Amino acid sequence: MVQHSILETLSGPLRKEVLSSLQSLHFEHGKILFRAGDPCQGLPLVLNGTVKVQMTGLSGHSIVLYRMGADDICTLSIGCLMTGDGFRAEAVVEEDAEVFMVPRGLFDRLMDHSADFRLGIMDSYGRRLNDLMLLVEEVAFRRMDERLFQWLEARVGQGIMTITHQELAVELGTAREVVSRLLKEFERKGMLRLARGKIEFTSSFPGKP
Amino acid sequence: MVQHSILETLSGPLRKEVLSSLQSLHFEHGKILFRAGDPCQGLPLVLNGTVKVQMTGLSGHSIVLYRMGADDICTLSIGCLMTGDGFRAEAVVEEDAEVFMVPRGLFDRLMDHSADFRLGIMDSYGRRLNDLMLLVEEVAFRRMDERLFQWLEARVGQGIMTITHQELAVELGTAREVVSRLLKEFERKGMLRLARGKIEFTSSFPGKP
DNA sequence: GGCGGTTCAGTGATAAAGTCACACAAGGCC
DNA sequence: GGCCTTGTGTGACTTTATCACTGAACCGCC
Repeated sequence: MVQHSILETLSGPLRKEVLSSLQSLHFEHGKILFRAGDPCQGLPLVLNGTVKVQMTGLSGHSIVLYRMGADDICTLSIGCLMTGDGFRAEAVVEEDAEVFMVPRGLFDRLMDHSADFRLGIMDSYGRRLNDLMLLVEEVAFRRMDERLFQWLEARVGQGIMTITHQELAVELGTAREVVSRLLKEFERKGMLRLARGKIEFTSSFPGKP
Repeated sequence: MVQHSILETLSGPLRKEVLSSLQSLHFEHGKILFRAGDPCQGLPLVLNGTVKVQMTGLSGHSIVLYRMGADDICTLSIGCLMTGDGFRAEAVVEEDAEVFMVPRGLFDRLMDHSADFRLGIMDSYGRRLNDLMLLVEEVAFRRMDERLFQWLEARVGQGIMTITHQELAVELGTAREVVSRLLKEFERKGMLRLARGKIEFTSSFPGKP
């Protein structure tokens, strides 16, 4: 069973070789895949779970740049793999993840042998670039209350969320106090109820089932 | 004479073929290489001059994402070239530029034939990703007066600069009024003198020759 | 040269967001 | 219960963004 769609771009024998030479690594919630400054060990192919990539400024504040999920490629690693430079960001496992680590030599061979593999890599790069461009625009120009609202809206789910204000602040790249005050404002408007480490959405929260 | 270093990664015959099939296009100052929404015509290789890439938010505000100079590759185009999606950003020529436009088919062949060409493309992608990550961090966490100061510092040059406050605001992704007030403050401190469309650095501006 | 239109810059008032300092509450653990 | 850690609330103040103007500098034209 092929476990990552980019491997389906490979010819039969090559795919077989890859699958037999790689074993999937398991990472648990909270585990750090790589930190800022780490050298790159290989190209991670995410089979399942989710991993967030975030960076920390000189000020000590952090911001989440993007997330990877099933079938994603950690494109950021390719640059480091090529140049040998260390990572600028760090990757933290959110939901337990399984990952194939493709070493440099094998990566070069795959790029050499399969046009479709190359296409998959380019596609992933393009998407990441787009994500980051949109993030720049969001951080530079959008209001924090809207951004917080939309972040929550996209994750309303079952109506209760377990997250701290500090974690939300890192998601949006702002300060904890700002998140606290905005959430309090939302609570005053009756959109949600706050409790320590939890947010409960009321039926008046748009998007709540 | 080979005019872009990435073409040096190609074998003799292939390089010769590329050089004979491509002719360099000339773009003058102010010319738009592409706009948001445009489909991608090919991969631009910048031979000389400078081109800035910027995007405009829903609010109508713009921010410069990065610049390209001699020997740069417009990596952003690759994604659009592959997926057929339109650009999210626009590219504006600053100093008159000459550009090779590599069409999709030829790009695929070059990727196929040369490992070093692939390396050059990947390297360019990696750098762009890094640039954008740093920009996110800067926009999210750094103070505007520092950012403006550093932008100026990096371009002190001959001591006089021709730029409007509005253009500076787009460079930094902020509002014109903010730039005006900060510059006025710098002037009060004696670091520079302001005139319509010009900034003159005094000898007390750090970095001035 | 004077006139009218356009582009740039300056500024006050106000709102949003970030910073600093600290109080206090909830929960875990002896 | 008492103690410690972590998470939240809030006041005071600074920085940045937004809105609404004013007026100055420059351009082209007669």
